[in-house]
Amino acid sequence: MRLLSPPVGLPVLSESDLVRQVARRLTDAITRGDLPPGAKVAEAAVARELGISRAPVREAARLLESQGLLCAHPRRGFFVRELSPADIDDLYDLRLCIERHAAVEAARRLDAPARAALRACLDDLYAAAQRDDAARTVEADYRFHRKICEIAGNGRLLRLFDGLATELKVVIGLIGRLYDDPHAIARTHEPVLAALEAGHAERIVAHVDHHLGVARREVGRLVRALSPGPEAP
Amino acid sequence: MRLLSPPVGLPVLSESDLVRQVARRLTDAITRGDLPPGAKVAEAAVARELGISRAPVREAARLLESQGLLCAHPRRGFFVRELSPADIDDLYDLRLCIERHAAVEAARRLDAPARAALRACLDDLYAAAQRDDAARTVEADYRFHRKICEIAGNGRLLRLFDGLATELKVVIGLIGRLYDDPHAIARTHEPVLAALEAGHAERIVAHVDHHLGVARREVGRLVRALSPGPEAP
DNA sequence: TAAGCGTCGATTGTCGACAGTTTCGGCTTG
DNA sequence: CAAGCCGAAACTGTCGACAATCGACGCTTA
Repeated sequence: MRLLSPPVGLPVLSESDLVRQVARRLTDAITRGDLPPGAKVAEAAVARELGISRAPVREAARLLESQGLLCAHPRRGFFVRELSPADIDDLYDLRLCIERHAAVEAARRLDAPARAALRACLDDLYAAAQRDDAARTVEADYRFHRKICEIAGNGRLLRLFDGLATELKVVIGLIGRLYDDPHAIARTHEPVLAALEAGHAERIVAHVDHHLGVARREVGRLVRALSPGPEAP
Repeated sequence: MRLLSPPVGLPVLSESDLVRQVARRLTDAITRGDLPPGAKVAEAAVARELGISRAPVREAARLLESQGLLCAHPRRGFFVRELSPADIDDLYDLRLCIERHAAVEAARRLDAPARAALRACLDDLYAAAQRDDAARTVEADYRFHRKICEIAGNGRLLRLFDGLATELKVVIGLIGRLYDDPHAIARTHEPVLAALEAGHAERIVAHVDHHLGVARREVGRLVRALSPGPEAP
């Protein structure tokens, strides 16, 4: 099995905050695609693999359930949440909603270090695209958007973004790649940063809308190409 | 103690979906104010009161932890999350963010039944204000806003709204009342509905902004009046 | 008297166990 | 040959138990 990879060595789990550690292992396995949508998360198997009892596993699963990553069917167990095309639409809709807000707010608070941080994120993005490293490209993309939310200064908004990003990573991991041209992804971020620095609210919203709209269409297209048909949970 | 009220009769809990039931009892107790912010949620005590073992209680607590209602301190237990004035600001900021979005989207999908439903919510609100029933007024207020999110048609956005509303109910319950004039609360919703029916996006956003801005300032004022000073978690 | 320290009770974190249910495979039967 | 039934294995939901840890109380001491 070996789905829940330990960092590297043989020792499986340390002692403190077991539940949190299990939750992280599970989310990693899900975003990595080792636990694909719809897969059953058997508590006993997870517990055995990690060398612990089932109680902490169940608690971790509850954490992920509230987060929307897992879905509990009574008497049947936990399953990795399946995302229908409509779900993905909702996800991107919500993401648009909060990133617009975050971007406008971030522009109001944009100082020199914040600007530099954003620039650094973009540089990472370019570098990853240059190296044709799909995983790192997605990660750098995510970092850029996350940084905007961070600068916006609303901790709850940031947590929300992280949650959405985790769910989106599942589908992105599923389709394997985000764009055909890895460089295009980097370039499409430039107008967003430019608008942020300009500080003009309407232009910010317009560029965020456009940028996310492109991503949404792209992901939607790829997902629809992959999914065989409409599935009802 | 009797903090976790059973609906009415003596039988404490039925058998199925115990975790979900415990979670609901706990959220009810929190929003009702029986478990005030900062209160310790002792698993053993809850389990004893409900006549069950600690395992389901812990799982329910994990659900509420991801929801932001509880806060887990390792080796110390679960505590009802405390909201600083800054937290409340963040909460209202986020609420503004999603309700703007929801309102614009709802306007695009506003058909006859949706319009009627919103009107009905407002009538309930007037009725509750008329009767000077603070709890019902808050509930009707919440229903109106929730209906907008419902009409918007994004299930995830609706869940998010529910989560925010639950957290806000805690502070609202804490301050006891929302407005000095219970009728004013009803009247301030009219322009929002009017803007929705007009379908003009900018006017919708403007009215939502104004409506929520008023609520936010009011709640902020009352909370600041109650809280002794800045508290760092 | 106030501060520091040690002990005791209470609570948490984790475990193994048990009953009830679901699921999977094979077998029977039309 | 397909469909349905039956039994066993595996799994879930819940429980009680035990060790480790935390907080509080009281005692000692400067």
